[in-house]
Amino acid sequence: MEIRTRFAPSPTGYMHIGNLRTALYEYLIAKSQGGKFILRIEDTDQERLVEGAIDMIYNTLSLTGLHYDEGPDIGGEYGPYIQSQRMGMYMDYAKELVEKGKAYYCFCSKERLEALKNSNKEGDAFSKYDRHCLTLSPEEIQKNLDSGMPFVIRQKMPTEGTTTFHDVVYGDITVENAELDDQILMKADGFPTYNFANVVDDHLMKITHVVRGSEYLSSTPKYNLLYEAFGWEAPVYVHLPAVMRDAHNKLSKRHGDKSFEDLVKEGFLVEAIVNYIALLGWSPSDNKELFTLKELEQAFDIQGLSKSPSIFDIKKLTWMNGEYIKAMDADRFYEAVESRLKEAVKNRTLDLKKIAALLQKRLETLNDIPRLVDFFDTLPEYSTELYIHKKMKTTEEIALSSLKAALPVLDALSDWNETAIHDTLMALVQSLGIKNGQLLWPVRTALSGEPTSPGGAMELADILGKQESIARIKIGIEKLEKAVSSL
RNA sequence: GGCCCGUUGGUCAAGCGGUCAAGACGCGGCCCUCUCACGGCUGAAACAAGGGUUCGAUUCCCUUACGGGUCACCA
Repeated sequence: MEIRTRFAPSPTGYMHIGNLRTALYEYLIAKSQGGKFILRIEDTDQERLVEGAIDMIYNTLSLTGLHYDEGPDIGGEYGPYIQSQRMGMYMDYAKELVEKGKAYYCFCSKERLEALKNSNKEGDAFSKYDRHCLTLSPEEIQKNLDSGMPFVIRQKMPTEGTTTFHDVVYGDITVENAELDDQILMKADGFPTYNFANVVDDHLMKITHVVRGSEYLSSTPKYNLLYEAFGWEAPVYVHLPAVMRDAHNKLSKRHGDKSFEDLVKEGFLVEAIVNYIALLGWSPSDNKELFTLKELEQAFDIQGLSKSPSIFDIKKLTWMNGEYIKAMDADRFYEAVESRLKEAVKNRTLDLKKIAALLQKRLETLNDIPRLVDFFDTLPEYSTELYIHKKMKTTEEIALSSLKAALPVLDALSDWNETAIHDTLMALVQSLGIKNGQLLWPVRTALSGEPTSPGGAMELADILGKQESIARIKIGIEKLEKAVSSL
């Protein structure tokens, strides 16, 4: 049997990390078995509709490579794939259940229901519908219907026995039927509730594996009873533990947690995000951590799903993002970084590709770029303390004499390239009889004006060019002369 | 509160009756090195508690604690 899974988001305006992970797992469960992945938009709550939200869903799935086989924009055999376009059919299914004695009309007012709830004993939040309308005679029902009285249709739960269902990650779960409320299937406005539409649609779309968050675990017995009432085969259930912000709270946009779009904006690579969230709640049989989507499709196994919630760790994502950056080939990296680099470095005489090359091993997110390359455009104001480095065995005096020695030999260099600079400076070290660092550290410092820089003296000199390098070394000498003489 | 679920280092996690309880991130140290980074090596760090079952429990069962979920004419 072909596996069919579906991603059924409500269009709320952005992609939660948790939702994206659910979509990923749904995709992987299907694709790892050669099955189909379907997109269905659940927009029955008209009040919560957000402009452009559906496009955001398409966009995210396309960006992440989670290509669906059927969906609103590409069609398919079991459409329509937007729930609001399927509204006609649910009432008929609900009536079928009424005829089978598995559901019944209810004319209770919201006020009565409210009163019912409030009549509960102190501290007992649980209230079941009291089945006031279950005993209505067919004549009464017809009379109410004819008079246009608003009604809902409720599922009739068994009062005895238990219901057991199997979940792939949580195992067998059994509940007392007496615990189950006669939930509403059709609302007074004629729309189905989510619970009902979901079951009907999943069946009609031949979904074999229902994959969703563990918050649905407690309503699953009701779903199962619905399938039974219709005489339909229940799907395989796969409930997923939540993705948390900390030990107590789920990840939520409301609390400032980042959505998928936010992470991309902050310089995280789409591939890295997908890779990271795949590992939040799932682990492969070996120790592998770095996976392309294609590799995940190969490696994914439902057995690796975990039961307990996982906390989203931006530090590990950051590390993984760095791994992806380092693994890119130079051209692709430059492409990915070019626009940000041009924004950060305005001086067009500088070779951005060389700067990019220095950056690639040092970046964790693309947003680190400006901070790392600022000094190329303008030498920052800096203190001569920077020249003092214990491990390099430099003091301000040594730095001064090194810079003074370096100035004429560099100035005499006609062919300005990294190799030439390297050979010249190393020859100078030799003739001076000092340590490498005693010359190179001061030069690097003078060129960057920063305590750290991507690349060392030779690389920076090469990129900055002769004129600018010489100028910066002169500034260094001036600063140091002032500092040394005031000692 | 009822019901359901969960609990291995700070975090992600392997483990599925016998292990010195993996690995990764992060953190510390060392090496490499003209800084930083990369890379390499290395260290600290965990089975929530108590009862059973068993020759033997992280692993199976029960209880407790702590967390989470759910109890809508929302999804």
